[in-house]
Amino acid sequence: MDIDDTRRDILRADGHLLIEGGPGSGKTTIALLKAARTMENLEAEQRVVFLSFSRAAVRQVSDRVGEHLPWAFRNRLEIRTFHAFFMDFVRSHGPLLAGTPAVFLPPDAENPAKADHDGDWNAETRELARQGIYVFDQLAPVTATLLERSRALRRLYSDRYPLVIVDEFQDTNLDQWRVIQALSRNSTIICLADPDQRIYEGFVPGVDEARLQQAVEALAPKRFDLAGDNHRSAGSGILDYANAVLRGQPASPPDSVRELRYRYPVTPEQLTHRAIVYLQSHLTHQLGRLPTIAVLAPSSAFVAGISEAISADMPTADGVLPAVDHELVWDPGLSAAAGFVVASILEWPALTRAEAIPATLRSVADFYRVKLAGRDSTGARSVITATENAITAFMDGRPPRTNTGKAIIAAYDAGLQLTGRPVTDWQLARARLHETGARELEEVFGKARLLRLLHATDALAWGLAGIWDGQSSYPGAADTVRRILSEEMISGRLAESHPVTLMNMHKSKGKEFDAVIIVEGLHHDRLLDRSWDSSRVTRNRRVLRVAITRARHNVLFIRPLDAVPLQPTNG
DNA sequence: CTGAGAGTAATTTTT
DNA sequence: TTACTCTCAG
Repeated sequence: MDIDDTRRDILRADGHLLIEGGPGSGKTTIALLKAARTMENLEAEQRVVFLSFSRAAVRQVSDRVGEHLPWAFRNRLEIRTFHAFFMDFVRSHGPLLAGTPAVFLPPDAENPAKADHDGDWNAETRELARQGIYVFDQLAPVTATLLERSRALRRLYSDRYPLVIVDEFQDTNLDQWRVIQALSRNSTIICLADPDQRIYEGFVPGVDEARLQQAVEALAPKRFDLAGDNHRSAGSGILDYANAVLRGQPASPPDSVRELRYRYPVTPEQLTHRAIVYLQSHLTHQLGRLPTIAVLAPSSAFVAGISEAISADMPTADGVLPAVDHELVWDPGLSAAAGFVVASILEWPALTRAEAIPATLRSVADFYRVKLAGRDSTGARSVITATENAITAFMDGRPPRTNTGKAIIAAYDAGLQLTGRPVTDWQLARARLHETGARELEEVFGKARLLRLLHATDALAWGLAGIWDGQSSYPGAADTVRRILSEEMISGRLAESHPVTLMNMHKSKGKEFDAVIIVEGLHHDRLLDRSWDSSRVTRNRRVLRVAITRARHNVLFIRPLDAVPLQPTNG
């Protein structure tokens, strides 16, 4: 990278810095160079800490350290997620407030507790924190409180970390900001920010559009703007186009940006499938290597549907489009919960009626607890209570009143003949959910199908084969499946980057690809909609800009025929 | 308490 | 289109 005047000034500057710049402007790079410059003057035990939001971002930055930091300085830079940093802090110092060793309640422990809790869950988590039990969302506020109250802790941490770099500063929440402010009294803070990438504002609690202004007032930083620079897609016109979309200004899309429209009976999934195959061959030819392609859509559910569709060969008028091997970035929590229901059915032949039916009903209730944790829904809540009632009724020898309870009992009583071939038996057990006709179980059935996307099928088959009792059942299937899925969910996260990746648009922030396909749905998953109010339009335009600017070479929109134009056309 | 039927909105989250 | 919430009769 060229060291221009702005960058030279950044490297020379003392005190707090606020560095603003758009996608691909090189904020991370200059921050790493600045870190290297600072390290020359550090004591042996001192470190620079680079704080980011996600593990993906941490990895992205770690991958680039080698280019910008001399070997001798590598272990002087700690690249951490906010949560990892706060967790270590609370583990060490939380006992000062609570008086007992810290206990952490991870999300899979928090979710069921939250689902069963009546009342204000946030108040409950604060109360738990006072007792030394911390859910993840309490780590930042507890760290902030400790640092604000203890001059000694501030000294200790600033002594260790004289320089703190904060990535994506515009999206910091109130508690993260409190921590940064406390550290800023004795440490130097570098904020990296792009105000136009505030995509969490408005729905993530504590994220505030005033944050940059607050930083300006509280830290009095030297400000730098890399706005005009673009190292990701230089010369392609993609950044200019994305900025026009952001502001709803007229612009003719450059050649690198194309749009395809679909219309019944063609589905967006089919058109996406075609587009991936086309772009892959086009870019392989043009770049002389296998390109990376991202498929981005507004919601995870829509993305999962696209994944489903492109996983199969698709017959077309001019031949068969082959299935596309791809990676799906998606939270498998609900599918895993559905898998536990299937696993509990695999245990049926080895269990008595009195054991099997409550166990399966409990796993169904747990499925809806996971679902409830994602978004508070009265529907899920009522299914949980109804299913719990069914369990109680069954145990008391009364017939359950819910369809779910009746359906599970009928399915059990119909008998289940398993074969010892895990894949077949998994299908058989899963089909039981479908055959009952109960709507609540149909949903479990559908979500269990998505487990295929975890690429856990082989591991599951292998694990189940190991516990087949040789005759009729898979004793302990629920525990085995639980263990395998948790292993797969962890190892799957760290997978190498794949040539084709599907994710929702929010998750694409901080990543880059050769080409990006942005898909819009028909009735939901709209990119823009005339019925939206202006704040929602603004938010969606910001997300769109993030999605568009992920591309180095090509952007392809797939939109319904009646889609709202992204910006007024030019000429 | 449950499930059917009517009416309505449809998204986004880290660890 | 589909999924969710609300109301009401049984």
